[in-house]
Amino acid sequence: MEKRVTSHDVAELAGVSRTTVSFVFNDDKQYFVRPETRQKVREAARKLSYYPNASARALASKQAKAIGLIMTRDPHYIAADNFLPQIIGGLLDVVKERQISLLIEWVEPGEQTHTYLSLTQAKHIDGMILLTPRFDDPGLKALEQLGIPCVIMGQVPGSNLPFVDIDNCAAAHMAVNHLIELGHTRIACITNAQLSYSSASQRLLGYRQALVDAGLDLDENLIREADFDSVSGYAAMQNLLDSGSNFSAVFAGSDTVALGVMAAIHEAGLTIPGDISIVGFDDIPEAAHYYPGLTSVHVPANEIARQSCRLLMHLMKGEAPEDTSIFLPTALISRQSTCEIERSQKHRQGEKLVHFT
Amino acid sequence: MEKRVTSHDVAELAGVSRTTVSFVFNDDKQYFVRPETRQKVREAARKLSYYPNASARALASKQAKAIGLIMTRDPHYIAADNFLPQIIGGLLDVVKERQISLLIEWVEPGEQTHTYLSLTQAKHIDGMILLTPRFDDPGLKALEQLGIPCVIMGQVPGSNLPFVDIDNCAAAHMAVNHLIELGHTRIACITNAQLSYSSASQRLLGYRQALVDAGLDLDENLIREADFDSVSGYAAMQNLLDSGSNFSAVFAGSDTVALGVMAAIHEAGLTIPGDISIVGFDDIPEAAHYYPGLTSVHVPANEIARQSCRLLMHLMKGEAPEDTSIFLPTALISRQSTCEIERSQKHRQGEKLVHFT
DNA sequence: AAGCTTCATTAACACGCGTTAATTGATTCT
DNA sequence: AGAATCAATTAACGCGTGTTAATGAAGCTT
Repeated sequence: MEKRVTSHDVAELAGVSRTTVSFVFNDDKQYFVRPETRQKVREAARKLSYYPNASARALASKQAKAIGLIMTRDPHYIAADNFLPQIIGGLLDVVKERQISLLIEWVEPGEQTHTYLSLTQAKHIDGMILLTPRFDDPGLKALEQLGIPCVIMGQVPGSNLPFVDIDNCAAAHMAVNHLIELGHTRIACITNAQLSYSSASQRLLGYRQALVDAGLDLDENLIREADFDSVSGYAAMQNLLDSGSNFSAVFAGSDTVALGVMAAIHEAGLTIPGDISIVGFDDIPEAAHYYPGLTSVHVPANEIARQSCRLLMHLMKGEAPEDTSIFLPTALISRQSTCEIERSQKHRQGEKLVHFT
Repeated sequence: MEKRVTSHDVAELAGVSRTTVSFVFNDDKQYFVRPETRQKVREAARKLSYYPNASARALASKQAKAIGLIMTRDPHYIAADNFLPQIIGGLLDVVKERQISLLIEWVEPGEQTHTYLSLTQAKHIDGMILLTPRFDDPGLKALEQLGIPCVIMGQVPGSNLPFVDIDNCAAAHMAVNHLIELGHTRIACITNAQLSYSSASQRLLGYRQALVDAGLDLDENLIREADFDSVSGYAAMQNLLDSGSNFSAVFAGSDTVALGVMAAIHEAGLTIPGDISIVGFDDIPEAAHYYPGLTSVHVPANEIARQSCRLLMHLMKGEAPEDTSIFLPTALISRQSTCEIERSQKHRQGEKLVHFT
């Protein structure tokens, strides 16, 4: 094990003190180092290929220069999350330019409080971004009380922690309303996840409100829960089709789930949108290339990540930003998976509806 | 800013020395602490909610207890990588159980050497996993020379660094051969990325060899380069279709690219596999639900991640494992996107082929 | 009772850096 | 010329922990 190069070595070679080296490397405007001295130090550092030790620096400065992205899902579901790459991409963008590192952590259910505290109190990280925590996350109160810099991607009702999110309910409302405007009256819903995830329950709420606002029946038999991946969407749709319920459109809580839903529809010998229209949610990059092109609610994933990150940095500096809860806009992207309900189908549905009135 | 709880505080409350506290928390078998003392310390720590400071620990022990996942792609492409979640899921699995943190870093082209060295020399991390570096990565030699613990996911010809990968060439050969066995003779290839990424060039090589081994013509006009995302696959396929070249099957370098390819085929009014058969690569979880179900080469992404991680941990312990280059098996998963070439098409192709012989 | 061994604990130093207050040297002011 | 100002640098302390060598305490042998 060869000896490590320390700031002491650099100082010696440059003929200055260790303090000066430190000043140069943190280029603090408050302290004045002569340009030529600065130059000498820089050169010595380069010659020795000196890299300031991160741990020592963190220890002395009490700043880890790192933030954490914390996920509360099983690795199994993480692996199925097509949203994640966009999030990470956005975070890396911001973090990189500020010379901060990004830590990724997965917390086991039941371990939230411990994990959150050990990460921040141990100063592994200066702040954290919580990716879609669940309703019942017990660690959130602890974070709130201790005033730990923290931003939630998503929302948790009852928590006052800063967050960045879209208006899931309104966006779902818009998506379902699109189907209604196309003439659909019997619309099914497959959630994106269990309802303990707030995004899932909010989107379901938007679905319900859209139907109610349009004066349509709310048939609980047309609702199924999926579980993040397309396999669960596929299963949910199969179950729904097997149930013999009557519907001409589906609102899926995520594009990944929608993909499974579409596969089940195809497999049943039905066509999209001829027999069944479908709207997804997220508008992941692949949605446009699904078959047929998936109408979806565009969620600015990259922007959510960037804004979360920026907000977190403000909090870490101790600044209390004016807006501690940020809502980002969504938009409905209409593609080929939705169309006006066909006359024939309307008719068929009309007949069926007799059973329900 | 409230005072931090240190091991000193715990020692005081427990009525022991700081050293003893340290022994308890690292439960080192070498040192014997009486069970009752141990108990006292644990309780005191709990009462004060003590969390050992990570930086101080890293500084003193010279171990960061962290590894890094380093990516050499632009955030833009990272966002399009449906493979990434599986990789991260696998890594998290392994690091979690060993109490190690996972750092994610993106390195700018040209900054490789600097980034690699600053991350490891600064002891931000103890070791690193390089995700699909490029051929010409100049930082690899530095890593090799300095003996920094490091595992490559993928392969870089000319580098002796340990790696975990699949046999891309053989797998591609298998995929293309599947098409050949189905009777296809004019097979196009759309790579998964630029050829400076070794996986792309190796898969292309496998494609070429399969054709040659079968005694088929190698038409360079049937090869296009895509660039990670489905958009690039779509564009490449459009370009290929516009060129008027004749082919009855496509080998796509990744499933994500394949999705774009399929979209272009559908848009051209052709059917899959009726008019064109297609094979993908990676077998991401969604591939089964694409329309039609995508025949693909299954890559054990999760296992690649886990093995890389384990290998890295061995290297970090200074152990030199017997196998420093691990190849994992692949398998062709046959779905609905491939079928025997139709008689009519064979005929048509036969006619066309006259032009080429 | 003195010496030896084993077990449990501790004092003291090291890790590499940030930061404050103090020091030096040069310059300007009275 | 001496005092006062300012720019540039440094000595010295602290951050919270790991770890080694040393210290006690207790049991055993002779």
